[in-house]
Amino acid sequence: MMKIIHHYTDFMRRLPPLNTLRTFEASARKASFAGAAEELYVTASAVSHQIKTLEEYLGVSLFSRNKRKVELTAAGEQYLTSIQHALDEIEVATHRLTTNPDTNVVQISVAPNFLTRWLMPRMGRFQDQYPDIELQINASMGLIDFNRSNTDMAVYFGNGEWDDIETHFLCSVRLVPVCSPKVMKGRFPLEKPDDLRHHTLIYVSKRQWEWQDWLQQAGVTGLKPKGSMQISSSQLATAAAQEGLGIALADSTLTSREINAGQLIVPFDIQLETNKAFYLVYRKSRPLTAGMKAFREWMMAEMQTPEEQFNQESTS
Amino acid sequence: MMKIIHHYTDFMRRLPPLNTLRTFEASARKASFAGAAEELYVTASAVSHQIKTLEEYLGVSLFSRNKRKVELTAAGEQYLTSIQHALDEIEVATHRLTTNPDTNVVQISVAPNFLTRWLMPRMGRFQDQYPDIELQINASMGLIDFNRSNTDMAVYFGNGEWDDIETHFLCSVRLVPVCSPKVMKGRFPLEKPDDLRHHTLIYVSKRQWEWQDWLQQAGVTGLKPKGSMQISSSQLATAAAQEGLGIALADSTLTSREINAGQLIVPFDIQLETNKAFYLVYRKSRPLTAGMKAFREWMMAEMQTPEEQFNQESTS
DNA sequence: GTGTAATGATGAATTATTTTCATCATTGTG
DNA sequence: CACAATGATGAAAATAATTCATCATTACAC
Repeated sequence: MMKIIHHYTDFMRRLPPLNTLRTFEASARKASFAGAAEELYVTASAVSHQIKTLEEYLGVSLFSRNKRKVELTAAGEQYLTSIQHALDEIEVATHRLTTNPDTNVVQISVAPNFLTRWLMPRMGRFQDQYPDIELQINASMGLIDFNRSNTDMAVYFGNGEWDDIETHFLCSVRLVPVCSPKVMKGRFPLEKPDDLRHHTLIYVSKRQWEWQDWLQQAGVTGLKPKGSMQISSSQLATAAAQEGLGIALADSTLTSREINAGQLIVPFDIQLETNKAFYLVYRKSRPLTAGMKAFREWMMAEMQTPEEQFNQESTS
Repeated sequence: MMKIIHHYTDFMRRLPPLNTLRTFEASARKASFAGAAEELYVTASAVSHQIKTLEEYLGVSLFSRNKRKVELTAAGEQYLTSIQHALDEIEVATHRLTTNPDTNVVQISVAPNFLTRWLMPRMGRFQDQYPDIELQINASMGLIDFNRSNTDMAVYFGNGEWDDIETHFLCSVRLVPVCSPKVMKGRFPLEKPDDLRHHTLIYVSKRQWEWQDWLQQAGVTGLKPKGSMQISSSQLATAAAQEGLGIALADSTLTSREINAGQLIVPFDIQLETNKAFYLVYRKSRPLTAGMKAFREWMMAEMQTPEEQFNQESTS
């Protein structure tokens, strides 16, 4: 047998036989050649040959053939991660290309806090305005890899500095103290910031500095509150405040409903500006579908809607 | 001709014939079938057939055949981006797998400011300690896609919250005011923070708030400096301060050499703690080479080295 | 234990796919 | 206007992938 070794020139890619990667991925995923064969509608023999071809090309064995089962080697494990990544991307890109871009389904990924406090209450209004557009929403905290998921758009929380995505500013986060109405009727109603010394301050664990910053801005120094409470998320902190357990710092936009409904009281209108905000984002250089445009326009418009109007309509 | 359409089951992937993607990518890159044919060591006819096969699979035309040259369609353009992404990843993963992991070359990507002010001056010491390890350094500000580049490690600047990477804290950024020695000998030497009113404050454009925060911490309120200066990067701001153009806020670690050498003066030892820091990072779940381990150990140790010792050795 | 079904390896035969070849059309260039 | 370069296309040739037949191993039921 003779092999012709080509001379590599300029920017020619050095790629393994790509079809063998598909077989490799299926075999690894099923941890079985027979299983992969079934999925790929070929015989186990074909799979075995392909894996062998790939291993020979790489000069690395990807599976260890123990007993009558195959197992990925460490090298195979490492390789699989990348190959799956790459195949995911090909699969998503192909799907995106072959499906009609004007479907009226929009897949959105939203930070949980924003989802429950802002988007959910307003969803009905979107449906009224665009009855033929279907939103598929899922909650997620981290960043989306738009190249490897079918998510069309996302709402991110942060400072607006992300790579390779188009961002639309939604609203900045301004923290105001919030408490239950009970607190105001209690023994030590909050009349001036210094009155906080008689109450419990609710901290969000990962944002210890927020109260300190707010107090500084309010011009209060050396304040020792009666008690303090650590809570893991801002959502729970707000809920705790609503229950009268103490005073929390909450975003004024996200809690506007409770504030307007009188369930939460803002004792002092001193806002702590943060450099974090909510943004509507999507992959740069991606053509927007009609549904995506509609959602974007609606979001931007809704952000301008005064709270009163929103509440009037929603309670009517 | 008859085509057998398979029934898609469970998690089977829907992928196009992968080898045609390679041809597609080469053709798109060269904007020519003939060019791609040359690169791939096949005839132009083969390329033409492959592209046709892919286009038929997708049901989308990727190239527009105008005149006697081919051009990507909008769909082709979009598809190309993803395919190149994916092939990059396959290529990098394959290269990583087939090269001996114990080479003594370490590729590092470093934020420019950190590179010139911290790493460069200490590079000699690394070479002395590990003469057989070769560092390949390149400066880069953004985040690295470790899946698509051969970069082994990077130094990031930020708050330490990044996905899917292993981080090692190096040093936090503490801002101190710095100025030229000339200022101290001038008409208004800096003896107390309030003396800043007679001088020019140098701001970094994107970090306007830093001086304000520092002044607040120093207990100075309502200070109106004689002048102010906007400069685009912290590196240039420090340089401007060194030239006697005003007072800048600089990181004490990165400017330690100039400070120790007397080229920069720290008039007040009031440090503004920021929540940003430098981190040494690398891809999670990647096996470290001997070179990478050595570099990491050296970095961590070097961070502990007192400045005096460093300066003694480097000037000897 | 022992038979049996399931898994995987391997070489030869077969089938499918890819590439080339021959030919034609188009067009930019000297 | 000739002609070199590019690309399309169908049929032939070459190559690659798959199956088939066979063997070895082993988990599992009895």
